[in-house]
Amino acid sequence: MNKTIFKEKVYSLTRQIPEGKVATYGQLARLAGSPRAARAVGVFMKINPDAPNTPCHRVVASNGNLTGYSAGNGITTKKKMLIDEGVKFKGERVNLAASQWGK
DNA sequence: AAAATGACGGTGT
DNA sequence: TACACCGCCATTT
Repeated sequence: MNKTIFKEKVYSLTRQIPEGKVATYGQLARLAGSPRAARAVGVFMKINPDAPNTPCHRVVASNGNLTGYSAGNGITTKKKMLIDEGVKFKGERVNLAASQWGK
């Protein structure tokens, strides 16, 4: 129940991330109501029941490092996809200073 | 009900 | 900057 809204909230927020922008797990967790539930958020992304509707690839770690993603070539594909959307990268990491959502 | 799992975050070295 | 350790939360088995 109460926990369920958190989950839905996370998915909802993920869907609201605009192209060219990325959000961190901790950020989504914070917006969902639990600033420390970044870990749980990661689990939700892994489950990702709404994959085609939930751009989980726009969610990165707080330090901008690309984690997870088990599609295509993994992080490589994810990175490429983000770059294609306009997200700025710094080597293997996202330039959060310029592409973090809501910032 | 308890234990294990995981696509994290922060701090220290 | 890179690596290691601990702490956090929600879900599933």
